[in-house]
Amino acid sequence: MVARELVRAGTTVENLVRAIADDIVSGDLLPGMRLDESSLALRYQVSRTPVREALGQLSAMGLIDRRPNRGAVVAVLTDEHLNSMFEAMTELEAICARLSAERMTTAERHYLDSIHQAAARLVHLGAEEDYAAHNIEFHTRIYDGAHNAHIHELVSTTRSRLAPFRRAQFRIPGRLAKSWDEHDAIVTAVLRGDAIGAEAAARAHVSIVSDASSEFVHGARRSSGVEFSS
Amino acid sequence: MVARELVRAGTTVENLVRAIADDIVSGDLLPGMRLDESSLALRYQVSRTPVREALGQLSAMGLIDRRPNRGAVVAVLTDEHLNSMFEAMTELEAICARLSAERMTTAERHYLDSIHQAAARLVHLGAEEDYAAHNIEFHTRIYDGAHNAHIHELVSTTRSRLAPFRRAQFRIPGRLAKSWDEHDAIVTAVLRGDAIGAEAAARAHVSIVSDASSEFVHGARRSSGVEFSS
DNA sequence: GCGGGCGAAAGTGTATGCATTCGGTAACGA
DNA sequence: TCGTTACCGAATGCATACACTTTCGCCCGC
Repeated sequence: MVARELVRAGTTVENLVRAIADDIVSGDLLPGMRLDESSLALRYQVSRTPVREALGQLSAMGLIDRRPNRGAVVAVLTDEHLNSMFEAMTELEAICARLSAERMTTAERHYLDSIHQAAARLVHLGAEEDYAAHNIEFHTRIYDGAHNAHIHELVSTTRSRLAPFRRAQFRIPGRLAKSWDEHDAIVTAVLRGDAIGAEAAARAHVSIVSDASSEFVHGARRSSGVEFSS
Repeated sequence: MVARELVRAGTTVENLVRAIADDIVSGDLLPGMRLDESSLALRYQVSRTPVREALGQLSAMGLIDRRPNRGAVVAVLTDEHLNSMFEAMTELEAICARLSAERMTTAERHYLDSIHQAAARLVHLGAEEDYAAHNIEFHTRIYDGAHNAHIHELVSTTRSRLAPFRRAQFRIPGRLAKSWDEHDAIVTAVLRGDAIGAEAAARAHVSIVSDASSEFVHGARRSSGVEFSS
């Protein structure tokens, strides 16, 4: 694996945290991979000190596991823990949808509806990459609409931690159209200010996503014992 | 402030994180206080390196704020963010209560009931310290009863971060009896397996606690600009 | 041939030192 | 007198060095 350049913004540690987190979330570093301090230091052209700090923070975030004197690995979750995270995700999404239905400003409602309607085209074209980007945007709008910074933080971090395990969700045939329909139910309820309906719709949506993802997990688990090397 | 000895378990950094977090949660370090690396290193008899790592992790946990090149302070929350955390707490407690009503084992239900009944005596005696300890135990039982590791984690960390702001909640006259009655409503619903009732009871309980605490916050905010010195 | 223990190598944990940045203060000019 | 700027002290940021723990390979004994 090749040396990488850190983005030039903020402190070295911050950049390292971002860089490594991105590599984990994006799938460059798979769950179970060893994270060797020296290799990381070499890869990012810094000393071990900031690398260690970054690993400590990533550990606090739950993205990696760190056992004393035995190094760090990208977090591997048990099926049980994974299910608990999906369940938590369901609850948090449901809360955000409910609060969004109650609290979104007119402008926010309009914007949510507009991106949702625009996404219909992506479904038609089968543009999976673009739809995935839209999907993130859509959910972010719901999180923002709840107007609660802490819940936003909880749902965002949970989402990041799940990211390595839900990557292939849109590869499932017909998923795009199904996802859009589910979004539609949420949007409709939110626009009507129907808190109960929005909560129920969000709950149904995430449940389905998590079912699809845990299928994926079991397929992917095989390829996760790989070694990280520089 | 006097030098302290770290508990001899795990790595230095872990112990530091625990120690500093405890000092923040317990109120020895007030929101807004400066956390000087050298002073902390001196106080715990270690070098600055583990101190820095600990501060990084505490920052990732949200217990402290760290601005590049300008040191760290115990996190000071805006009223808005504080409210969002209390609201999140309400939602999370409600979820745990609902899931506990559905999922607790018979043994767990019995145990919850037994500690709750035992606490009636503490109320009678006005034993505030002991009741506070019981209160933590009571809520922990509800979190555990939900049988969801991730939600447990979310609610625990949120609770820790709120701890500095809710310390005086039991100083309010008549609070013990009121708290016990509210717990009673939760226990009754949980024992009956009444998910909806448990959720509603938990929601009512936390709302009241948060109202009481935010009273306290505004009183305490005055004394938070203090300097930390060794 | 197999199991246990010893030793070396690799890798993590902590300390120290130097570079850099920030904040305050004092001096200078308007 | 007030505002600006340059300098200095102090504290943070990062790198390097050293100590300790773990692990794996190898040899010896059984």
